[in-house]
Amino acid sequence: MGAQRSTLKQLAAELNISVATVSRALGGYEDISKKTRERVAQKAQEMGYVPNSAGRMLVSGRSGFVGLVVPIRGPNLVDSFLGEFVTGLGEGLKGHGSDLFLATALESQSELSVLSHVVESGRADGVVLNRVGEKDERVEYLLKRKFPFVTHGRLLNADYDLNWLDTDGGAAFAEMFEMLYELGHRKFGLLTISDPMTFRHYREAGLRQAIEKKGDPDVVLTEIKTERFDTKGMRRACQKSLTGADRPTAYIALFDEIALTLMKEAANLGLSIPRDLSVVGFDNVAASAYAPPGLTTYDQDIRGSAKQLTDMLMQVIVDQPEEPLTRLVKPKLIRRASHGPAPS
Amino acid sequence: MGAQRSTLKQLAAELNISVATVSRALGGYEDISKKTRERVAQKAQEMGYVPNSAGRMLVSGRSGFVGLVVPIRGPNLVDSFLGEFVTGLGEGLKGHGSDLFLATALESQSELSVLSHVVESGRADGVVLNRVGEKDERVEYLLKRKFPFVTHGRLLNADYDLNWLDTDGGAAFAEMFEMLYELGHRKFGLLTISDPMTFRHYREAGLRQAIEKKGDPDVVLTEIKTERFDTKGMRRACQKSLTGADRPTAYIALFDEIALTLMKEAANLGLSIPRDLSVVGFDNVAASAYAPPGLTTYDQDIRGSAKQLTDMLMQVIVDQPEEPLTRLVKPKLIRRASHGPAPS
DNA sequence: TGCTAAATCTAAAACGTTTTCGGAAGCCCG
DNA sequence: CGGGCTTCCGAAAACGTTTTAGATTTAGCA
Repeated sequence: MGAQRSTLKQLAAELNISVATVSRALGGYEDISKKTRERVAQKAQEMGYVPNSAGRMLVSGRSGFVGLVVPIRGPNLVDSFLGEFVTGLGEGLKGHGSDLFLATALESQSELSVLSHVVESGRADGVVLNRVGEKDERVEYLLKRKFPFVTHGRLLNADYDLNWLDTDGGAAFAEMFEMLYELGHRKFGLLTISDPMTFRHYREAGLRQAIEKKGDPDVVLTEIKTERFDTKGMRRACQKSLTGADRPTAYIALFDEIALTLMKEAANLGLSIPRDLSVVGFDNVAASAYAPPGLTTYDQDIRGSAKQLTDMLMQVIVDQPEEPLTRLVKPKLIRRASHGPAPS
Repeated sequence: MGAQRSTLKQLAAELNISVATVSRALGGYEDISKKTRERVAQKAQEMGYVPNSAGRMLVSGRSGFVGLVVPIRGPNLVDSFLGEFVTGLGEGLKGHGSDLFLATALESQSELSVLSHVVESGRADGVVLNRVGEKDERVEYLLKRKFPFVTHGRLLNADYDLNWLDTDGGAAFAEMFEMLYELGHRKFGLLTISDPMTFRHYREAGLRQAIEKKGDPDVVLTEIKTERFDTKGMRRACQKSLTGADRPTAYIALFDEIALTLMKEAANLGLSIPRDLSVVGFDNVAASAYAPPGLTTYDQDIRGSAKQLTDMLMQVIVDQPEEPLTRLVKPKLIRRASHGPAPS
């Protein structure tokens, strides 16, 4: 197990002063003479002293960690969400002197049990939740436990005061509709999933409200719904819709992956995008720039959001604000070539 | 901040037995009567007792964490490497009762300083290194420090005994050459970068050795080299090569990102793949399936590798094996449509 | 019954920090 | 010279756990 780590005691022995003095000297307390402080700092540097975090944790009650529970998902990730997210969290936490602690929830275990273990063992001072569901047991637990946390994504009918940051998917979907409507589209297809994630709710609601508001009776919206990780089902559903009797002229996908699937199926069927149909997505995954003719989509700055989330969380941890902290960030339209005028 | 965490002392008080007994009972020691053990387990369950990790760390000297230092890289990730990697690590560690600790190195700080902080503070029992360079100061440090670690990727001329797992890029690149040679290609372009990462060395060496071995004087290999994160430079270099006097008929890219760039530039120039030229890559990023006509590439099971790395690391941590542990995993060829017979 | 051996439990130390409280100098002033 | 301030430092307790070494009880047996 390697060489010795130096401890306060060793430092104290070397300097012929007490442990307490060393500790306070390094802490920069005024009631240790400047001379001593410098002498200690010098020696600490020399011995490569780094405070042991276990000792520190024990007395301070703080771990210096922020937890993130990562569920093991399907076979392979299509996007770089997790990478971007943890990078942003790490970047943000660094500024606050904290670090990131990743707890993995295997498929067999509930995310809740992993989370509660993290909380009860005191290994984290706060946690970040993502992929919140419509009725999320993790949220209930943390609230009851009065443990600091922030969520990436809103809940549905939040009767409780939560600290959250979310992308304004509703606004984006409304904007997509407007854009496509202006281009003459009237028959819309909504490619979505059946999972009860809240982001689905908000995006769909934004779209429906925009349609409602427009009040044009010619507008029709058909919904094509599949299971989240059922790629085959997704492909079949796309095929079916594309070959259906009155195919939509514009498809709006809940996220890029579905849009990309549709584009591929359309190409297989000899349909040309955007001449025969338009497609728009959400997320701006890397592939959307490469899939011909280039998918028009929305970019939600995951890394920036994650960074902001850490700022919010640290605030919650240290000064427990009265008012809940909430932020709604606008995703950015990335115009590429998958949308165009409706075919006549 | 939140409700009480229960401690051994509280448990002991409730049960009217000593702290030591509670500890040993929960530890399942034989010298505590079965009856007491059950009584304690029952109560612990009831009170939701979870041992405080700081206390445990302090006495055991073990943190239960494995560290990974993640450098903040360029603007946005093109692939899901980090996500896959941490997922695999988390999955593997879970099986060993450890967790993952992500330390972020900002652009301003050296990765080494972050690493040494992790090591000296005792917050990790071992670390995983990735993206090893030809002469890697982190490796030197950890060796000198006798701290348990494993690397993802080999070093160059390893005079020291390291524990590593690597993908056999050399074999893959040799195989690519063979495949393209059989298809009639003689003029090859190697799209590569100038960074001193060891994976570059092995892949290039594999290719050159295969060419050497073939011994065909008609084979020519031109090298197109750019900086790692200089996307503009990469595009320019691709353009230049594609419009050059005697353009290669087959391009071999160090990794998919460069291959995808080339494919895009080729399309812009009206060149058809694989009719006019073949391209092959390495990594199998998500976009390579979507970029027309589908990039032929190699898949290195990142998640599986990461999982194996944790097994190796835990072995190093607990029984410090005499012989270094090394594993070379074969990447899998993903045949898509970007390669074909050489144009005549 | 009395002795030893086995079974079961506990006191105390240890891990490395931080912090509270008090004590020892040194100084100023009357 | 002694009292009262400062200024600086140290002893000790505390955080929650594990472990060692010993203490106590029970059982076994003559």
